[in-house]
Amino acid sequence: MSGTVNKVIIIGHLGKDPEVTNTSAGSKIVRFSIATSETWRDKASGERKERTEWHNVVIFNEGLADVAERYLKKGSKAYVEGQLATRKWQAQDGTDRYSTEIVLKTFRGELTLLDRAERQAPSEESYGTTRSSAPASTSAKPSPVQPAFDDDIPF
Amino acid sequence: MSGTVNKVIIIGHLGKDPEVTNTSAGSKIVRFSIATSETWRDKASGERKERTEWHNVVIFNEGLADVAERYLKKGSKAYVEGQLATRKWQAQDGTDRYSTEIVLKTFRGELTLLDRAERQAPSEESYGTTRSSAPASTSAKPSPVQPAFDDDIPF
Amino acid sequence: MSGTVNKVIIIGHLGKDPEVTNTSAGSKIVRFSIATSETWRDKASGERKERTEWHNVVIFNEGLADVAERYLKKGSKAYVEGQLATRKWQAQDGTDRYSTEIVLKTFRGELTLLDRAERQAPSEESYGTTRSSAPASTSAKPSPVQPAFDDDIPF
Amino acid sequence: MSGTVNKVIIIGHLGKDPEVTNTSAGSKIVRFSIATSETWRDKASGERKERTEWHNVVIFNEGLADVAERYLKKGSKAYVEGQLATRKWQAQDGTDRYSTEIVLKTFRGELTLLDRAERQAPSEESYGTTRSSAPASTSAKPSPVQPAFDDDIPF
DNA sequence: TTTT
DNA sequence: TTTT
Repeated sequence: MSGTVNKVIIIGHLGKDPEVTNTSAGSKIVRFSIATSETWRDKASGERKERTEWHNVVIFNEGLADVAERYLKKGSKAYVEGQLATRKWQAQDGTDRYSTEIVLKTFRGELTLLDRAERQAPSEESYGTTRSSAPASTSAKPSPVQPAFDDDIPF
Repeated sequence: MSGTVNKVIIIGHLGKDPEVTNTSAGSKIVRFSIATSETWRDKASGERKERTEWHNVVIFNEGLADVAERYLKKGSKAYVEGQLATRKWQAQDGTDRYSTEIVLKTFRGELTLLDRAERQAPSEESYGTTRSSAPASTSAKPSPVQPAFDDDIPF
Repeated sequence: MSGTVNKVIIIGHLGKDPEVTNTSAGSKIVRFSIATSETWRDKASGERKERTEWHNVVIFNEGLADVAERYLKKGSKAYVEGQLATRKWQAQDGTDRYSTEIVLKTFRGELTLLDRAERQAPSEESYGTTRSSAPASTSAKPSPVQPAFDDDIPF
Repeated sequence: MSGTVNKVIIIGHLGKDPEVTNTSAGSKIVRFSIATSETWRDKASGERKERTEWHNVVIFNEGLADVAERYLKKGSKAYVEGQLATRKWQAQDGTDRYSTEIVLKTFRGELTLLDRAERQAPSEESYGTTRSSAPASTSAKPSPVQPAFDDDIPF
């Protein structure tokens, strides 16, 4: 069918760290779920209500898969632009199931980290605190151990 | 969650006429499915491929439900802007199923008919005419015979 | 600045045929203006009002420039997705002027023709009519005379 | 013209605090400019380049004007969805000038603050504390001094 | 599962 | 004028 458009724009927060799959063909696929929510005040009760919606994102676009792997993590706020695709799969009982995903294909889609760059070392945090389990750094994913990425950071 | 966005933009064609449900509460809900498609040439075989994606649209927005009911029909090309919502339902075997829909809520969403105004069967009218003064009708769907809708036509 | 988005989505009609510029560097730039409009009923007078907005589109993206050149013409309905850019230029009196355009850069943006494929030869039209100046064919741009485009048609 | 769409989506940072105008008719108009930018590496020189684009936003939508006035300030990161409008104005020399703006009309458009809730000056508070109970305040701009806004915060 |  |  000619002349159609299939576009989704989501701004939300990741529920967990992204999952990275390296295919046998040598490409990388990154998946994560991202939440949006709406709040409103119930007319009758006057209570504040909230509804959270979860969206499954699948990234085939190589460049964006790299970005996702490197910079997104649980809690990250991100802009995701992709297309809707409903995938059929088989449940264990043999029945067909359908899952709708937001897909970022090769050469298509956008992904932008919306968290503000974390300002340097939050050195104050550790002053006299125990916080034993806490990471010394809350900086973005590229850890000191995995130092690199001297190349372009796309956001 | 604050600061989130959940937006879908679809341009496609309706697979069937819309289904209209009048609720006991006096409101109207309109549903239809709309297809988008992509075509590409397969690298290996060189064949042209096509994949069609179907999207379920549910309109709660009253004004847009009216528009959908009046002007959309099987084959109509439309612009739909709404939000993603995944609804849980029970299959006959008692298991949970999920369906993702594009929802146009009250005061939210957009719906625009993209078909050109149909020059209603202009063929008969013009036989032998000079058409000097203009076509008998370039009006949208509400034909002269079914004069109706003297109010705002929202597209 | 990191984490920004600059996106425009227009559906409208071209005011004139696109203008094509072939640069000395061998690339092609296509420009056109496209109109959107809003109609509303004036509260006071009850009159129907309309406001038309014109948008200047500039296509640097090669593939989309080809599409525009081949398939768009005056009156075409199109979906355009690009980014805003404000360009400074010099008026004849030497003062600075600014013009905001919708730009489709290399590898960015989308362009989709929304006119329905015109149904073959509108043979009826010519029955006994004079319409001397009228084109015999209202078919899309690739005329029979300029036969081909055996390659991919991207919509 | 029927069936048109005029939509702009911007995510960027405000260059200054918004300007609020109270009209004689009792309505409020809020204006601000918001920057988006692109960075790329120049192929020839290998240098990193950046281009910043400034967009003028005008909010007539009352609810969103309130949000802008209350919560946006210089440096804020925001999602803005509106429509393009080119306004004509007279320069001092009497010549016509044009300015393109992103307009959020009554009942139209969206505005979402994307900054994470600021854990207001957490530094002083946490010195030597266990932070057991949580930050004293996670509220946005409305400071404790100006306690107000017991109503809905729309993001 | 996120976030507020 | 923002931001990185």
